[in-house]
Amino acid sequence: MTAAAPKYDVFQAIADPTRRQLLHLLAEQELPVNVISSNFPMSRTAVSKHLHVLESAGLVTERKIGRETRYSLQAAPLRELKDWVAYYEQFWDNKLALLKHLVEAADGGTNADPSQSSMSGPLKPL
Amino acid sequence: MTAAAPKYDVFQAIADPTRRQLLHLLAEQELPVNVISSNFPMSRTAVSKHLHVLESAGLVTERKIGRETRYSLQAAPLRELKDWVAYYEQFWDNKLALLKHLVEAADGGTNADPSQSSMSGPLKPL
DNA sequence: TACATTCGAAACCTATTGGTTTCATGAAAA
DNA sequence: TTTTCATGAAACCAATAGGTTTCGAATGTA
Repeated sequence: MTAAAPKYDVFQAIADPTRRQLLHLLAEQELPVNVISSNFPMSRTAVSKHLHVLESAGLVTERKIGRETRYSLQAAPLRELKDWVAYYEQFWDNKLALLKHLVEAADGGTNADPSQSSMSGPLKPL
Repeated sequence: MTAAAPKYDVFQAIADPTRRQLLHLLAEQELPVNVISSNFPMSRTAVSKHLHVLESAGLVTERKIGRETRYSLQAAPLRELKDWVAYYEQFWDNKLALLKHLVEAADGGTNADPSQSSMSGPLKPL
């Protein structure tokens, strides 16, 4: 009764380059299937399948207008992706990494002296 | 001679939940294969394959220490992901979307009157 | 009404993916 | 020097992914 079981999650949905192109195309405007598929070097059916995958992940919605089905972008689920990658930002952004180390040092951790820190970061004892 | 052909890109690499867990685990510290695989309900070989996929995408690096191979996170390639998703942020963030429309309207586009705009946004003529 | 358009569903095919088990090898330890 | 440990490589397998073609059902149009 609620949302249909999301067979595909956002990570899977964007893994395919064709599907990323689809999102890019639909970002501009709502489009019917035949117009969409005319932009790709594969059959309409194949494109339609990709659209269904995106829909399953909540990234597009369809709406029927006469005999055509128009798809449009729903970007909100990409927020999950943004949040996911945000966590890892500290590992490539030096400023964030430094801040994190300071916070951890002040948090009660021993080894608060950063003088021995190397690029590989604080390595817990194995 | 340069970097090995990246058979897997970042989007594919993070599509698998096991591989995302691997990244999370390696974020903390560098770890050898057997310790890594002990955290997963599958064979060491399977985990090793996932690690190779991540390595192919540049997300981890391996280094041999004695008879063990230690893996560590390389977060930088995730920047591509961040940039990709940043583009779509305007489509779920109302403030950004409004700003974009204003910029486009001032840019020389006709139809600068937003009075007829609906939630579906400016639909170019099909 | 007859015809063309738009699309979904189904059946099918092949390559890839994600997993397994087995075996060989190099390093550490007894 | 045996033996044990950590690992990679190879062969294999089942399920899935990504594509195709064919067919039928609605909808719009002549």
